[in-house]
Amino acid sequence: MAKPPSTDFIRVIITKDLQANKHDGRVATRFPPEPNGYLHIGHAKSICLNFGIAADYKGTCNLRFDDTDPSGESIEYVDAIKADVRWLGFEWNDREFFASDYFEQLYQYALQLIKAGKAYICSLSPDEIREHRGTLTEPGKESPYRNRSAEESLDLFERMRAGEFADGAHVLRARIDMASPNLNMRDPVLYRIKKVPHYRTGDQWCIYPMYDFAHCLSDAIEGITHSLCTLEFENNRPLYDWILDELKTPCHPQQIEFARLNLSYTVMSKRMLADLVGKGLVSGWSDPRMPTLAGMRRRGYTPDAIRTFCERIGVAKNDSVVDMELLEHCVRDDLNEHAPRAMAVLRPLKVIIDNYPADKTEEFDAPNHPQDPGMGSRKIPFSRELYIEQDDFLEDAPKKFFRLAPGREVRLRYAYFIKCEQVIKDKKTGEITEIHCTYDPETRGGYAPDNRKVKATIHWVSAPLCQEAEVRLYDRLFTVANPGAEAEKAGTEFTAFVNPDSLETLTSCKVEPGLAQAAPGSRYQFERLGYFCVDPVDSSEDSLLFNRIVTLRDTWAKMQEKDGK
RNA sequence: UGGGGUGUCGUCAAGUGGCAAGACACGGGGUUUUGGACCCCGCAUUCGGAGGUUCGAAUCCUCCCACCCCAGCCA
Repeated sequence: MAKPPSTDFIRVIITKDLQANKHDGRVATRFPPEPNGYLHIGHAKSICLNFGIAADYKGTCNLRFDDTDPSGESIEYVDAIKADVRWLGFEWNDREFFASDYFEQLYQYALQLIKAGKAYICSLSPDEIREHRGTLTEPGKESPYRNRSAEESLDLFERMRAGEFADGAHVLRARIDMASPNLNMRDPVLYRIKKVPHYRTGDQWCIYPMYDFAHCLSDAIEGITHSLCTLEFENNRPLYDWILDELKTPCHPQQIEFARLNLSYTVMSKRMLADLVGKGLVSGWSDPRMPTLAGMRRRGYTPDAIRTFCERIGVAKNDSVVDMELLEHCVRDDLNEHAPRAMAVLRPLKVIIDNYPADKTEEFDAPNHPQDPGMGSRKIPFSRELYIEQDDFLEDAPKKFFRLAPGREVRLRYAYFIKCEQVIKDKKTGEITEIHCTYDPETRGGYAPDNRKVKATIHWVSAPLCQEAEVRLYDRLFTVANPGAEAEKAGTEFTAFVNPDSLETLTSCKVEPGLAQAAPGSRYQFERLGYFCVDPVDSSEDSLLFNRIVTLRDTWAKMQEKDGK
């Protein structure tokens, strides 16, 4: 009910800042994606953190597109990112910003830096700059252009902007310290020439600010109080602070770093995700197996479950890999409460009730949720011929197998007790083609008047009165928990660990007739099987298609697995 | 062989000198018309290691070890 307040180290810092009246009682965060790719569950962690903090402290959270490198950025990504953030459940109202809107202001800031002697135009080639940078253990060498006069740098910078030079001819560099043990402080590049049109500013600019210059100033311009980013930017913090200090901006946001999210059995890097898409190992960025928000949405994951997950994993500075099972737990937990139940047979086995009249049908009332009567009920047709799950019948059943077997009785959920009398096999293949049973008319509704018990209740569907459907069964994308690390160890491509069984398509599934009207995107629990979602893309009026979101916990499968080992 | 970080249960993660929260996973039991859900119970004498300070240390000090990040005109 009342969830305990989050007390991660960032909130502790913010609470202290508030007590000290550090930003006159204001809390302002931002989520700053670069519009050059899709958002994934790792971004969701950052989104929940930034928007969550804003909500907790009655502050604000800006959505800012960090679009300072036009190559690869596009409005399509902007739109996709906005859709994803909204879907996750966050609203930024009019606080939508673009670093590209600050280009002129940033340029003016750069001018100030040059005038103050804190930045200069360097005309070394990229290779030369790298050579001058030194190494991790040796200091760098100063650029021969380092002492260029402010006037000359100003002139060159203006001409860079005017397009007089080719890409790479000059860059603007901060004048800091070529001997700094922090390589980011060895006169970092602040602006580069890139004669590439920008998706928002067109050909207005041919010089673009680097991340380190644009990000801190964008934060300052927006009055951000706490600038949250991932651990790999820790080394950039001194530069973040240097720029803001040198430019005496009216506001100096505090950069705080936290560990990015890693999830077992998947990958999170943009490069690897792009590889999966590029090599056709998945159908695209929104393939239901992808850890992208678009993929999870299509798979049927709920925004609620993802938000809960982001809360549960916490925020800290440890490099960590969160168990995929926790995400699945959050999904099940949400769906268990909210998804209506339905019966579906994925791998049908024909059952004939010999003592049930061939021309008879009747209807059983089935609650849509066994624990929540408020969700109502629906009618399910019953007839002489049914389908049950192949897994629910075993000819030579061990004692621990509770389901149907020759001579054994089980309950058909909400219907009757049936007893297996005969197994019919294909004479050539030996494959079981159908089984014959008898039913006990006294057990209507699934209760035996003599109070006798059955060990199992199985799901079923009427053979003549059911709906055909296709079902896509998804499983973890990789066979190993940490594909990146595993590949490095083995000296192979991470794609070598893609799970060949991550997608299984079942085409002749039988689902209860009411599901014919299921709306795209709607989610159900198929009893005893898992949670499924009507595919919002490929499902249509004449071909019903379900994605498996996640299985139910399956202790029977677990027992078998253990026995097998 | 520089600098910046991090090391607490299988996995996340609280804890900030007073005697190891919680969650997932796992194991056991109850209940059950989903081998589901739900409900109990169990699960780190120990906090990367070794010393030291202290009545008392995961928390303080010293040394050591492991892992991550940084040498893009990417973010």
